[in-house]
Amino acid sequence: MADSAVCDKVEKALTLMGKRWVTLIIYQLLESPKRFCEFESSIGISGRVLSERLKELEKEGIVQRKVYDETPVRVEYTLTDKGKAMEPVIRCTQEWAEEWL
Amino acid sequence: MADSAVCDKVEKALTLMGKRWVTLIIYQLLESPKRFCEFESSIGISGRVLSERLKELEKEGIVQRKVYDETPVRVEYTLTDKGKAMEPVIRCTQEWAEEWL
DNA sequence: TATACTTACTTACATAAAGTAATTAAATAA
DNA sequence: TTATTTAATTACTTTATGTAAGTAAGTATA
Repeated sequence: MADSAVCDKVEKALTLMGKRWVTLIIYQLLESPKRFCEFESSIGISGRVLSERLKELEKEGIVQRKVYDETPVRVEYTLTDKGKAMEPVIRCTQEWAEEWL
Repeated sequence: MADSAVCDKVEKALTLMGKRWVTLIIYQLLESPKRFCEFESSIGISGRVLSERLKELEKEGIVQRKVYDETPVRVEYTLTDKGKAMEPVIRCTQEWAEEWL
């Protein structure tokens, strides 16, 4: 594989994670599955953008959406294997933060 | 130190790295020092925002600006120790990208 | 039957961030 | 005196995000 292709992948990943709220959403999901309203209160993201981001992350295969047919309806978001594989990235960031901030 | 303080640091770090172009700028600087115009051509960032980001990163102590009094003037940007300490975050992202993208 | 309640969105509109392209400043060289 | 080069900065446009109200589905309550 050519270097440029490797770069393309890294750049795609860095661009994806560089989207506002993305790493914070994943960070929340590493702890446990979360409901829509839980993100709103815990990270302060607006419902409009949260809805947009969760759809993007679902499309990328990073997040999975599960609907529970209760009353009222409950929707939970979890990480896929691809999403869980991002844990080292978040942990490295955590270590950096604890040492340098 | 309380958990919430730990969380504050991670969240600050994730928010910082979640700003558009930030990780791509650091990724470029891990390879070698870069000039203003080199970022513009290599990652496609606009001059207006590049100028803004470099100032923010300088203020955060992640990037250092060096002026060389040549003709025409040459300005180089390098990573500080704090900036270099982000390398594991970028490498983890790189590994994830190579496995999952 | 009708009204209210709850969650998970969606929509219309306002504000903030980013892109574009022209301009400025400084130091020369032609 | 005019042109060249780099590193910005500025005015203006487009895109992204925030805000707050509204919708849909499925009950429970009056």
